[in-house]
Amino acid sequence: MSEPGKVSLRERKKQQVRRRFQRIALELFDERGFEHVTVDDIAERAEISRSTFFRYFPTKEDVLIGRADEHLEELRDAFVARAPDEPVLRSLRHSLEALAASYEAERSDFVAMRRIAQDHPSILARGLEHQAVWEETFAELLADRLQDTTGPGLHSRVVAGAVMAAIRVAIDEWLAEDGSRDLQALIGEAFEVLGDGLFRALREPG
Amino acid sequence: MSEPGKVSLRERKKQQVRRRFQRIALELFDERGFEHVTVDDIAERAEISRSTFFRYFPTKEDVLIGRADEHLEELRDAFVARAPDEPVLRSLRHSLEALAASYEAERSDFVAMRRIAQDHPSILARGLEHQAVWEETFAELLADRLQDTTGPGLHSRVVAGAVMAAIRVAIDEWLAEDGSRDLQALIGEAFEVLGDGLFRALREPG
DNA sequence: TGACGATTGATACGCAGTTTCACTTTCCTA
DNA sequence: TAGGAAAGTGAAACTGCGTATCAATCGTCA
Repeated sequence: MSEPGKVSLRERKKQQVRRRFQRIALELFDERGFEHVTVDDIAERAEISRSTFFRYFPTKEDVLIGRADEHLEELRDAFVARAPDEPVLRSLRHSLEALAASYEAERSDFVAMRRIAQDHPSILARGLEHQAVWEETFAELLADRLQDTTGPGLHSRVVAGAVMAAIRVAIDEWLAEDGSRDLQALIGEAFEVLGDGLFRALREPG
Repeated sequence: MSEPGKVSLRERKKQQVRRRFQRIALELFDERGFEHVTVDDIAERAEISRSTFFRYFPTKEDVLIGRADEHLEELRDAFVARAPDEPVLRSLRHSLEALAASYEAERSDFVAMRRIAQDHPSILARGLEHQAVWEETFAELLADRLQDTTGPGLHSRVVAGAVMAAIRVAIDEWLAEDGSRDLQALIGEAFEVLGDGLFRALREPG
């Protein structure tokens, strides 16, 4: 049916199992709510054992997180490919374009995840934990670009945190409104606040 | 022995029990590491039953969080007391002064918490969850001050997120270095990055 | 094909967090 | 100040997450 390619059967099966768990978990969470679905329930519907579930995902919450790690890799690669004399925030913003496209394609999954996270602080927390990893990566990328030769200092870390906040808010607004505005534009708007609005917020009354 | 005052005996006992749990938990976590301490261990050393522990703290992790909620209340009150025509970031920064003093007094506890959080992502996540609450509060305060009459929009939320990031990084740097620099100064520096450095990061090469 | 390594499933266990109920302590009022 | 209401405590049983172990099965490669 399909040529074997370079990916082994084992590897393909692993991917299948992983996606199967994710798809079915999201289905069940959506049907009954996160906490009324046990890992046994997921395993049963997936027809794969509970033991195996925990080999793929360290916790029940992680099955929700999706491909965040891969996305971060993408983003990092895009960033280091940008011209090093470009303003850092512009580099970042351009690097986010490809990512925004990926996200648009998976929007419905994100919406489901967001709804679940709203009712369950522990899941929100898990998402924030991943964002902390992103933020640290940003800080390293920024430190490389700026003068911080001794790793990320306060400066890089604050900028990274602010950028992460902008992205987070943009994504959240994008998921909150019902698809009327595109993510790329919202990210642009959020970055504008960062560069301009903050400056004004510090200096001007209001 | 002591005049009853306005606080009932019940209320005082509750505070005592709460503090006792927190103190002993921190001791034990420090001795053995968070995950090698069971709630039973804490209850046993505190000579208060496990049941009671869960009446005071919803989870084992929460015993670590301390008085974050009270601090947020303080901060909110300080902010709304500022002149409404002052630049918002300056209002916030001034409101943070009293808070920084409280934190300085509890520094050793924060250091212990930070060390524990570094090894245990779930605790880090719990901390971030609290920060999300702070951030939302900031967003509301900002929305009141700015034009957002219909609740916090993208603008207020991005600014709030950036501010939260600045505070978080400042506190973390403060805890990382061994007490040589004072928190108030680090917060000032972080805010400076927000107002000035970000502006430059957006416009200038580097 | 046969042997080896990786993956899976079954079982048992420790511990977090919930629930229920009986018991004790504090508070309030007659 | 006695006695009942209300709040707080402790014991025990239960659910479900996450871990460890081991035998059985599957994919790989010679």
